[in-house]
Amino acid sequence: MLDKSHKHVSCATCQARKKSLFSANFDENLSHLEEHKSCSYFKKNQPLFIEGSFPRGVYCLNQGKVKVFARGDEGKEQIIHIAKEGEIIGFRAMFSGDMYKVSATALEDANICFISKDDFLDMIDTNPTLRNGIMRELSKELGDRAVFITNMAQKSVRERLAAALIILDDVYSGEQINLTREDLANFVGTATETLIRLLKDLKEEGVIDIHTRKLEIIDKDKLMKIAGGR
Amino acid sequence: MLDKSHKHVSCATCQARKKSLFSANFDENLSHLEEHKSCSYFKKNQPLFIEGSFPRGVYCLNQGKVKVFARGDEGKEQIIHIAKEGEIIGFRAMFSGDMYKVSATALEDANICFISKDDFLDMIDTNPTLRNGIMRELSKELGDRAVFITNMAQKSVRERLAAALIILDDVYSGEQINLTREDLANFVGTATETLIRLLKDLKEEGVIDIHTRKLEIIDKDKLMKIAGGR
DNA sequence: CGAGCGATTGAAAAGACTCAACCACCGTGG
DNA sequence: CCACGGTGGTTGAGTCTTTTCAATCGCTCG
Repeated sequence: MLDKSHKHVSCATCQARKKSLFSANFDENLSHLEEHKSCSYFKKNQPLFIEGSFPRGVYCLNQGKVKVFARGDEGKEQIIHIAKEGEIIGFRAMFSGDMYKVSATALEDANICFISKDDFLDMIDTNPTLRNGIMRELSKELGDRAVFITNMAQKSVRERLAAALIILDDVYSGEQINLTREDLANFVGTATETLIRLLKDLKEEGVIDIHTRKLEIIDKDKLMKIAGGR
Repeated sequence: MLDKSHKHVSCATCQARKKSLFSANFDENLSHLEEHKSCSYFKKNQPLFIEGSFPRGVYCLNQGKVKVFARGDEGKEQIIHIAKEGEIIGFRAMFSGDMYKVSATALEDANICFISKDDFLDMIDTNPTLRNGIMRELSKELGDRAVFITNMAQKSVRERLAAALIILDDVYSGEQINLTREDLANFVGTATETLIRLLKDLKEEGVIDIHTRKLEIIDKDKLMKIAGGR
């Protein structure tokens, strides 16, 4: 169980950090990072930041998952990304100079560290390894989103659902996927009712198992085949 | 008319450059850029680079438009971006370390300069202004694509078409939009036939005018209203 | 002048959405 | 301990958008 206090997590022992952009060649800067970060406890559904506001810093996920989403004209959420432990969130708007184009909200109770804009930009300037990591990350995401757009435009909802489940299987590595139907629908980009019907189909085909809210992937190969083409 | 020889364009006088990332604080580096670039003439439909290959350098558009697109599982193109004079193309894969996730093809006869990977990365390392510009650009595009994804997921084809026309009106600033119906459909993310029918609707509503292949925007306000919400 | 590509139209089918109702689970307060 | 309220999940029916397929048209280029 997650400690509900505003526990201070040490960067030196943080397992999440070791998988993050703050990992390689970072030992000499660790104390600097340690001094300039602050830790907070976020309750489920608590927002980290909101679309339209200006960035104050970046968020480093120690424990707990976070959804990153944009809102369409009618206010409906489109989930762009689901971030897991070790990911750093919210640095895009740090460089673009404009406000957040997306919002981020904790999907479950979470421990999240915060690094202020000034401190973060300072680190970027003085640490080429971190900088290159950030640039690599921005670039990778840009490529991912080109694929995302293409899938949205060309795949059926069923295909997109299968693709989403494969992604989520990785995000929840090992654990069962644990999202509301609405969040899942907003990730796939469909109506909740449609999503539920298609989930049932997949269950009947023996591809997944449904434990009320949690989803278990039974046959990943078949899922990939469904996600693939027609 | 465009000079069809492999004319060498001087960076010093290149009007396109002045609107590009190679503009501000770049005077001292101009000769360096000049020495390390090469100019080529691209014929209409000639590819600059292709999805799946590894990057050899970046492309700086002097004259002519370029479509950037990904291919879905059935080979159908999804146009992600239409680049105009002054834009630099293909730097994403330069930082991510992987292959191109998209292809780029000249939409019309074009003059395009090339800067090799080594030279470009060298400039990035030694020129903080350029580097910051690149990071800003990566970040901006990332935000744009979050919006793109959301539009794809939540807007009707009609709304997306209106939004696309507004974007294209800017790309073709002043000139009439000049794309095949298929390219336009692949940008909007729909079937060619659907696109044609919706164009006809817009024409009948007095929002656009159709001159065979070229499109003229008559009522931009109305177009924005259509693109907006329901 | 013919070939061929791009544009257009029509009709039918499919996929997805909306609306409305109902169910099930869970935590709370009496 | 149990009834209550609420959120999240499920189902059905009808509708509408969008796609698909097939056929035709028209223009440009060799």
